[in-house]
Amino acid sequence: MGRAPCCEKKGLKKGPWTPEEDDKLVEYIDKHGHGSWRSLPKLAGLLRCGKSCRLRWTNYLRPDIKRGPFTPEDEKLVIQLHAILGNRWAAIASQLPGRTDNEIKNLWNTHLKKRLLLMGIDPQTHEPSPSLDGGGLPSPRHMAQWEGARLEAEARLSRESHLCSEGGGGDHFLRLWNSEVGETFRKFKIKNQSSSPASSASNKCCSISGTTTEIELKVARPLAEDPSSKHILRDCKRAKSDIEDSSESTLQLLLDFPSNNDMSFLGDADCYNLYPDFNTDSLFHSSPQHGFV
DNA sequence: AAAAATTTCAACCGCAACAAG
DNA sequence: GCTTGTTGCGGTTGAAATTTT
Repeated sequence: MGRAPCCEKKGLKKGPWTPEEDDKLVEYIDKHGHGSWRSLPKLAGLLRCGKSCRLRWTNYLRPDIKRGPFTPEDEKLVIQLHAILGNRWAAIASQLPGRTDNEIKNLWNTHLKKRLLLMGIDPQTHEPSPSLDGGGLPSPRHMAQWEGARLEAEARLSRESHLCSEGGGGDHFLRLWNSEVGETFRKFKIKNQSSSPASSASNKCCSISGTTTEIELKVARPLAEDPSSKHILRDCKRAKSDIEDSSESTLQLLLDFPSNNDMSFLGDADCYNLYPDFNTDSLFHSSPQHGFV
């Protein structure tokens, strides 16, 4: 038996919302909250399906929506998060207050993806794209530079984790490590080390060693690529936890480590440089429409 | 100035997860 | 445990806007 559609399709309006419809929706939600999206349109006097109302509200009308161009910092963060989470737009959006998954998806598809491609970086893997570099194989120069950057990052991480373990940072990291997300990463690392030849390259994102426990954290683009792990982070996120280590906060910890939004531990002192072979300044010079040329 | 091409982004669609009965 | 309804997510589309020819 097929599932009934979310709403009767007949007679319902589609396409762009009018200001009047927006007003009705906002007014209703202000007064009553959205309640059941399915019944909302009827109650609010709208000839729309609930799904359409929800989308309009979450992507456009919500009062906490931050409109306007993305800052270069936002764009950097989106790229960092995409490297970790893959196309999990909602998860990425949750790290950018006021931004919607739709908006970030559009930003990615219309700007960031193209810019990465122009730089010869595969937007899916965040690695130099063989197809754009030497016709089939990564150039030895790129390979060497990437490997160099990776080793430097690991060395840096090793140093920093020693420092962390001496100061308060050890707790910070261990807390992360002992969390659901840390467990996810550990499982994933084991799985990929034994099974996937691609994993050694794809695990570049982050590798951390500690003194108390010899640990390695491999974050997590592979999560996005492995179908069996597709829902791990989502599950973590949804897991109800009344302790402080919700996966939300854990992801934030991950992003904050070792300091707030500072990805220098990935291998470059210039705050952020996932792509050692490229001038990332050009990457974040946005189009005229975004106002950062 | 006009037509064609390209880009942008709001909105739709289908699927999967979750919740309730 | 199964069925059914609801919600949220990611991929895709297409109209409008913008740029190029």
